Amino acid sequence: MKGVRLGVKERQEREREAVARAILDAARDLFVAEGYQNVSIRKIAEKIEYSPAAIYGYFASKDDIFLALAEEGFRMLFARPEDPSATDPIDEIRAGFWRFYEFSKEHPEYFALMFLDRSVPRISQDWQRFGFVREMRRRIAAHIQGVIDAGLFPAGTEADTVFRILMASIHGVAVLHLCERLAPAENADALARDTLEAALTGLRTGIPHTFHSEPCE
Amino acid sequence: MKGVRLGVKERQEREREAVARAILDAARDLFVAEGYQNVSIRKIAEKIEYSPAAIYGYFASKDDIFLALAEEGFRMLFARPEDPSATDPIDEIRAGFWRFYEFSKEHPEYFALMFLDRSVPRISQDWQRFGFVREMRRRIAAHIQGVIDAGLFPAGTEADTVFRILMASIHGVAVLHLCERLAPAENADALARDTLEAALTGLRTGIPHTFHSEPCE
DNA sequence: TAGACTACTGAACAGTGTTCAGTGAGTTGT
DNA sequence: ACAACTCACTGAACACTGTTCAGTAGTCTA
Repeated sequence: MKGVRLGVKERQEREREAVARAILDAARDLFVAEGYQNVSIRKIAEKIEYSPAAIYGYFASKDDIFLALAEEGFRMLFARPEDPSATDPIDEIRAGFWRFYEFSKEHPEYFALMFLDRSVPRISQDWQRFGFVREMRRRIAAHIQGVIDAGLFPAGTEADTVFRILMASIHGVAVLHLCERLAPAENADALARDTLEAALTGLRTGIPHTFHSEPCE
Repeated sequence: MKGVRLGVKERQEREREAVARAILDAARDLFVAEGYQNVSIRKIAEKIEYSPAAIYGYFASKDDIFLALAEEGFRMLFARPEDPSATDPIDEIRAGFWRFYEFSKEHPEYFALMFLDRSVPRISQDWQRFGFVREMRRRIAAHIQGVIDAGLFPAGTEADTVFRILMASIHGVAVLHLCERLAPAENADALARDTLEAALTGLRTGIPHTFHSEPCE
């Protein structure tokens, strides 16, 4: 019967998806607990009680699994709730980049995978391909543009430049902290605050002949 | 004969040192060409025409080899010639951090090992122990202090805070570039310049209630 | 010349990502 | 109901990895 056949196919597809999900869940648990380097296909397989080879029926390689986890990370990052306490539009920008910094502390393994890892080359190449990443960046740039239009940055300032500078600044602190390149006594939060503040102040004061970096993509 | 015995010991020590040097040279060549992840003890051994096990007579672990290379990297970074073209003391600071950025481009593998790698935990823990690193940081902080004393930064600004903020800012750009998290069209140099400039301008303008991060170490 | 010291090797261990022939259960067509 | 087919899954293997260790060969000492 046709109806039965279709039902079977659908069920099989659901089962496939469930197993794929289980692989990702197991991978994520191990990876959050022990870091990317210490997750092996065999450990994932053991956790889901399959043979290691079975995983390759669902993901072409270990890198593919971590590419999927990186996407998950980007969704987490962007799903963070907007802080409604910010009334000043500059405060909103500040809060946005501060959330980025906090994400790096709350989910260091995700952050490393998304922004640091070089052993999964496809992440560096593909992360801009996640549509929602580009969309999010556009939204932030649009917000910044609004703030520029409101006259809170010197005339002629480019929204994309502002975005990149703030991103680079806060990213620097996050990485220094994550990679433990700060002395134990150094207060990472204070540094993050100060660095963000310095960049914001500098941008609002105006950088000497502001640069025209090429537009994104 | 005592004289002979000592001569032999000295020669043996020289030979030991020569082999250790050969190991480091081979490791560095491979590592610069192919990255840390792709250097194996067996490849190093093959390059120096020894058996893999022989290396363990000279270095306790692969990490130890890369700790030594990281030290080499710090020496390279600090050995960069001062740019005498800078007359303005602020220019000197700018030039110093710009050199740091250039180092990240010229020696990406060293940079990654020194400031990014988390798979050689001892580097994160030990890099502050290299005496000359601390010494260098002290010298830079002292120079910044001089600039503060000359009234080029707002009164009450802490030299160490200035150092950390500039470091974090330029470090952020370097990492974004190195980890290929910039779109291909994005101009990393321009971003580095702008980010550094924004931080410097922000610092000179004065950050709202400047932070008192704990002193280093 | 016998003994000690040390530098080095080959083989092994336990781990890694990945591939592939083969098995067996479930679904399909007759 | 039975044969045919499909497809998920496994076990074993391959070529790697870092590291250890018993054993050997060669030099130096007494």
